[in-house]
Amino acid sequence: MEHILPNLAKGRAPLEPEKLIRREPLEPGTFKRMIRKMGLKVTQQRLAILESLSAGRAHVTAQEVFETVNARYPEIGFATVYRFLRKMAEQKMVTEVRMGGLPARYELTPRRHHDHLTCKLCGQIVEFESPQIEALQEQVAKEHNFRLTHHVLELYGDCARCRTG
Amino acid sequence: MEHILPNLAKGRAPLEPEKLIRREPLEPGTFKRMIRKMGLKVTQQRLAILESLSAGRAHVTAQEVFETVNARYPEIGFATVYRFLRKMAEQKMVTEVRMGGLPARYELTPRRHHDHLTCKLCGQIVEFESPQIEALQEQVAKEHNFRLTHHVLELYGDCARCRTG
DNA sequence: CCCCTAATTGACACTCGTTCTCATTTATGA
DNA sequence: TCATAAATGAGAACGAGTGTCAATTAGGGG
Ligand SMILES: [Mn+2]
Ligand SMILES: [Mn+2]
Ligand SMILES: [Zn+2]
Ligand SMILES: [Zn+2]
Repeated sequence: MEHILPNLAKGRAPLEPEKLIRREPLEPGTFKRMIRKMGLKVTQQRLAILESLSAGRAHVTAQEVFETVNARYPEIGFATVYRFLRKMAEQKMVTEVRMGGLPARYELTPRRHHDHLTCKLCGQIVEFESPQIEALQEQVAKEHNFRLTHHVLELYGDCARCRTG
Repeated sequence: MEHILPNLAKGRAPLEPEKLIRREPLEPGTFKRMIRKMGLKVTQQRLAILESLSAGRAHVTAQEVFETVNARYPEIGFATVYRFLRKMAEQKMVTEVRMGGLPARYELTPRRHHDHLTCKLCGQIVEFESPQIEALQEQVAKEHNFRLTHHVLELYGDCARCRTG
């Protein structure tokens, strides 16, 4: 039984596409507003990147965004994708998710914070919220006189289907 | 006030060396036993790497290990350090700690599991244990029918000293 | 609506951490 | 002692991400 994570790193498709998390696509017009809110100019490239982030699966790599956008917009450069993703991450408009040494994955920052539970075998990502864990994190920080700014919590394991199948 | 993490990535020395976490050095002879337990051959290089990991500060990069070992053992190669660290990480003899996109840091796996609270400003790393958080993580995994194998929990913030001046 | 200008873009060279390759050396158990 | 598989060192290669720079473009002021 082979672990998928190293394969994902090499760009191979994940095994269970029907299980990939997707989001409701936003109505167009939202994108222009988002870009303007960041104090940036509205370009076709940026609109295409946002559209791709909004419509497709969550947790995509910069490469995947580039390929999606490139399909409809062949002259876009990948530096543009990286630059815009970085800028949006700085402004917390998108959230960077890193699993080990793998390429960063991005998702449009959801209204409610969540963390991730990832199956090492099939790559499936489950999102979860745990106010209790969040509260305990704050408590740990307070005990050490830190002002907490952010955290990374990633759980890894084997999902039910992979274990039994 | 400049953030140190990007600087650490470029090899600049951390600001508060007196605060770096160090461990008790192990008595020699332990190392040979550790290597044999992993089913590997005992070589001078591996002994030197283990000695460096055991004696110096915790949470070192492969680069730092290489430089330390290289000082006493100039003909050692880079690849040897990476290879051995990787093998030890696979066997959980060392633990890999990754902060964002920065180079991986390694520490000899301590008897008791802990997680990390890092100051974004001075790079100080505080280790903490929270059985409560660990238990809640298990519970989350169980709710989603995952068998938990490991997790990454890194807290980031500003330490008291950095905030006040 | 048209300019002007700063912002943005695309191509591609580059960095940097890490891994791979392969010819040579070495540890170890028979 | 020997045979052999494991380990090593040098350096090439890799892959994600960033920098450079000349060309293009968005969009506010006229
Ligand atoms: Mn998510
Ligand atoms: Mn530690
Ligand atoms: Zn699975
Ligand atoms: Zn600090």
